[in-house]
Amino acid sequence: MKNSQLYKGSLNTIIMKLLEEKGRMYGYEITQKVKEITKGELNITEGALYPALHKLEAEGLLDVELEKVDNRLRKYYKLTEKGTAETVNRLAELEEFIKNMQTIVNPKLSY
Amino acid sequence: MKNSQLYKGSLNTIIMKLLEEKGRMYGYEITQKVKEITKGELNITEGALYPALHKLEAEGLLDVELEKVDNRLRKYYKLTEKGTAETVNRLAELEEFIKNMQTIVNPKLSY
DNA sequence: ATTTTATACATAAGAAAATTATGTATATTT
DNA sequence: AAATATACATAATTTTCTTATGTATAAAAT
Repeated sequence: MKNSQLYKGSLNTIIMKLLEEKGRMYGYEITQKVKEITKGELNITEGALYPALHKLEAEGLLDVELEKVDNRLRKYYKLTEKGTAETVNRLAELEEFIKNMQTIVNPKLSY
Repeated sequence: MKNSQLYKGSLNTIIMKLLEEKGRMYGYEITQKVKEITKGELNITEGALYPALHKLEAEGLLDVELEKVDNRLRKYYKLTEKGTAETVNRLAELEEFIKNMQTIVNPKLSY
């Protein structure tokens, strides 16, 4: 992904959270959704996204379904059972991370 | 640093924010401060910290002062003028990042 | 007294995750 | 007809980190 390097390491969690919400999504759809959510601030690059999806699939966290829409190929991804369980952990980690980073930016609020 | 790879990319910002607050700190002190702030959750490894400090120094964002305390060497770092200016940008980016990640975790709150 | 832990720095090898640059192909808009 | 959008993919390189080592002094524990 692009912009601030802060996003480094958060791509997998973002993908899994979106899939948890939407049920199933294809790669390009994910990039557009994230762009929309972040008001254009976060642009996931293809070189980051596709290898990440392949890896999550290889780890058994995602399943794939091929579909042809308007004569164009789409690969729809969804969470496996294992993936759904793992998403719970990842989101808990993300919330802790956010809390910690907030404490660092604004230490006064944490007394 | 350790634990969740979510912290990847945030080390520089953490260092700069702590220095902005404290005025000056040495490496080991930074690791202890972060451990304290995050209640032991985030342990910055030496292999990440020292190269990061050297790089920030090389970029002209930090200045160094050597000091010997209790017969042990300390390298005190502080922000340069350029570093202070850059810290403003980094913190703005961090706040945007946190907001965006919160929107992703909890999209309902952002309507 | 000796070993372990804490303090304080450093770097090298390797892994992980991204960027950048390409490539293919179809559909839509200008 | 050309440019932009949709939709996938991968290879080379870079960035950032982990893991493993190394040096050295001070304090605490056995």
